[in-house]
Amino acid sequence: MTPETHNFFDRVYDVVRQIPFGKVTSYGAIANYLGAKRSARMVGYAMNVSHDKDVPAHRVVNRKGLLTGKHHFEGTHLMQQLLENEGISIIDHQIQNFEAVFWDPSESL
DNA sequence: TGGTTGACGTGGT
DNA sequence: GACCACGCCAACC
Repeated sequence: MTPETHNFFDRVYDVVRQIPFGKVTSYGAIANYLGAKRSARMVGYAMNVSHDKDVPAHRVVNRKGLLTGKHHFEGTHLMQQLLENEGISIIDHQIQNFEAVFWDPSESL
């Protein structure tokens, strides 16, 4: 059923799954790649439903490199631990050297 | 059917 | 440089 063009959400999931190991991206970057950069909030909303999907939502942060969505994860610091497990340094919910680990789908895809 | 929401982003103060 | 206010736009109730 051509899941790529089905829902905006599925498209977001597809992009998030393509995020390389040890890299992160922002909601706006994903939305921008989908041609709906004005709908960055929708990307975050999609993550909220990504529970049933195999989507590494922990690799998606806001433009500031802040783990804003960590509160929605199961554990308190699960999101941070997952990122640290990939070699990303996080201090006070903020990704250190954010530009170095930032992955822009618009430039990589 | 319509109004509120929200894991955001940008711009202005 | 930090804080505040507005805008967007699809999903949810």
